[in-house]
Amino acid sequence: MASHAKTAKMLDGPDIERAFTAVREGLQKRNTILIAGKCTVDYMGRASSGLKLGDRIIIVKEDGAVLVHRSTGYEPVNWMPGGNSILKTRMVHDNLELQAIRQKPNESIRILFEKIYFVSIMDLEDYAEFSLHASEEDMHKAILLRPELVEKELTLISYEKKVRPGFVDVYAVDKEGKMVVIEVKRKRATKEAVFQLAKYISAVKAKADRGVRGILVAPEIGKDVQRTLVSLGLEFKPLDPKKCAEIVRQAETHKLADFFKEI
Amino acid sequence: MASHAKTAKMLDGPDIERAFTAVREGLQKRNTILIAGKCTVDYMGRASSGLKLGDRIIIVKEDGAVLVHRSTGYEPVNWMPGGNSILKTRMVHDNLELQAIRQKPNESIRILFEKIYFVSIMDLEDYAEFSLHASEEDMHKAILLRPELVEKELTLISYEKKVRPGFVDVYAVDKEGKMVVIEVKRKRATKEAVFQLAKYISAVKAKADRGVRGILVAPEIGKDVQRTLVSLGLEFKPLDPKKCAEIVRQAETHKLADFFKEI
DNA sequence: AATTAAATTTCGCCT
DNA sequence: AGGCGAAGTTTAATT
Repeated sequence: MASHAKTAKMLDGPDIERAFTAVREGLQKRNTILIAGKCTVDYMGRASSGLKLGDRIIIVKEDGAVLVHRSTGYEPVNWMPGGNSILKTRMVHDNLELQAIRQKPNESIRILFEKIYFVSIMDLEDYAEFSLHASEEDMHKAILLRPELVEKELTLISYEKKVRPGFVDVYAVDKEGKMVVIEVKRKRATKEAVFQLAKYISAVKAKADRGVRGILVAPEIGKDVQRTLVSLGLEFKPLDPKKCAEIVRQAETHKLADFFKEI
Repeated sequence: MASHAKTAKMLDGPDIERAFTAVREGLQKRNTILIAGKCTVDYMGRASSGLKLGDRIIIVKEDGAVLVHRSTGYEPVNWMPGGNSILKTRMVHDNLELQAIRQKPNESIRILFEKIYFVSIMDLEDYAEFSLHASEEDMHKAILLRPELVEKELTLISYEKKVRPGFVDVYAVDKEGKMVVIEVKRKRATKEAVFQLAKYISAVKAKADRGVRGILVAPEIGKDVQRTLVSLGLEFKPLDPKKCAEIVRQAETHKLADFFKEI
């Protein structure tokens, strides 16, 4: 228990009463709580579920999020999202009960421990920023920076982050003066994306019928989907998200360099 | 450490070398591993991400799933789904590195611990079944059991768990002999659901044009969405998932009763 | 507050 | 193995 500053309390194989005291204190302090133990879990709310006795890991976070994890899988078997939850603990006969409730949506989760293997109450210090690259937005940016990634001699007209449902990403004009509508996907193009583009193209044509081309930009496309795309008179242009991320990163570096040059 | 059978090893405030030995052993035994410590996390694959130094909780599960949790939120900040991952640990200078790799999709996550608050290596015993009620499947079942939940004098024709794209949930015939196509949603009906149904209906009409009705079944529907629905000549029927769950449960109880009667 | 689309979605089912 | 759709999806953005 004396071993490190971040852990306020750490109980290895506590009797259930001692665990209860620690958990209650942890909830009060809004600390992060980690519990391993033999428990049942019941959920009532948007749906309802039951889970009989077994060994699980429970995480209670500072924002009131509660996660119940089994020994396999990415997803928690039961949970309560954080933000608006009320947490309670109490002894029920010889068991430790942990309950989380929220309204909107109205739901509750109840964990009943028969045995507790350990409890850890922690004050996690974590102010680091999380940065994610190669998103769909990066692909947009890269195309705006270098339209030739899609096609040579393409002139961009406008770029809309979000146009009403069946949205379109980029407008442009090709070297023959034809209007070009570009839709970008960061993953393998799906049939949904094709229909989305097709729907929009036909809407545009209905308004002002000149030659309007539709280009779907994505890292790849399935054979079936490509057939559909072609049959609808649309085009596909492969583009690697990572390459886009690199271009954007490079551009940002240059921008920074320019900024310093100006000073 | 002697406190309970399920925990093979539990280290409170270990030096990093001792933690390394324990983690390596845990990986070898395919046990569930819990680590709290100060670390950086980097991910490369479908996207790429970086997370600077901070306190986090890491879970490594028996199936190779790896979760990195910060002090708030439902979602892990970084992760690797289980099933096909390869896990490695080693010392890098004075830090403990934990790496998870998989192909398809090709991705890797790398966690580098500068400090470890505790490590727990566990053999979780959990054979309990998880039961969930009031899912969309329960709604399907309930409608099959009692078609009148949707409409009186409705005769079911077929039920396909999954029909190819533009799928439909239930086919039926109404009292006037008209064909009825039913789509079920367990949450408030969205515009997407309406379009899905509309698309399918028009496809059916194109094939065999008799009067074909389309009914969207869901707990509720927004005013806007309802207008769209009506303008497309479709219908809405409210149905509560929980009520469906009850009906299904009741039916299963009866079945069980019949079973015992026969004996 | 409600709606909409994205997610390193995951997961399960079915072809 | 790939495709499709649900999920107690969660989350962020936009209306």
